[in-house]
Amino acid sequence: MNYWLVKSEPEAYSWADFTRETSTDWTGVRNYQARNNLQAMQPGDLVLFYHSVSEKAVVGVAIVHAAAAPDATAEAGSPWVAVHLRPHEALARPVPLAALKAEARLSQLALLRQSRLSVTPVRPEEFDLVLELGAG
DNA sequence: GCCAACGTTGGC
DNA sequence: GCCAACGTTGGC
Repeated sequence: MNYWLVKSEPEAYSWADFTRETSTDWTGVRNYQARNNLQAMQPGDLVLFYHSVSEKAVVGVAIVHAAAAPDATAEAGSPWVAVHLRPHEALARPVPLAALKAEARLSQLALLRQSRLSVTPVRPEEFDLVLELGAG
């Protein structure tokens, strides 16, 4: 099992929107590196859900429900893919970007090293630590 | 609102 | 194939 992080601007699509829908196709990724990460996701993988821009915090955990398939919002024949995600659990306390940056053990976190990439891998120990930080 | 990072486009 | 110009993302 692998771990990931996806970013979303809460004004565009928030954790609340996600849980209201009960599942979603993670469409709209138009960056090759991010697409490669989407393609590597397998059902059961866990995905940190990060609110960018206005909130800048990890707010929940999603689970990959279906592996990558062509992105229905992209032109037919285009290389873009989407995975199907379902909410797994909300964090008791959102973990702000500042807290991620302040934690030395997260210094290699892909989110911090490549802040513009919208889908990034997360190491198992990093994932566990973020969950600890977000526990009640 | 500004700007750094970085991906893309297009002229040469 | 190089690189300048430009657009976008996202933190501050």
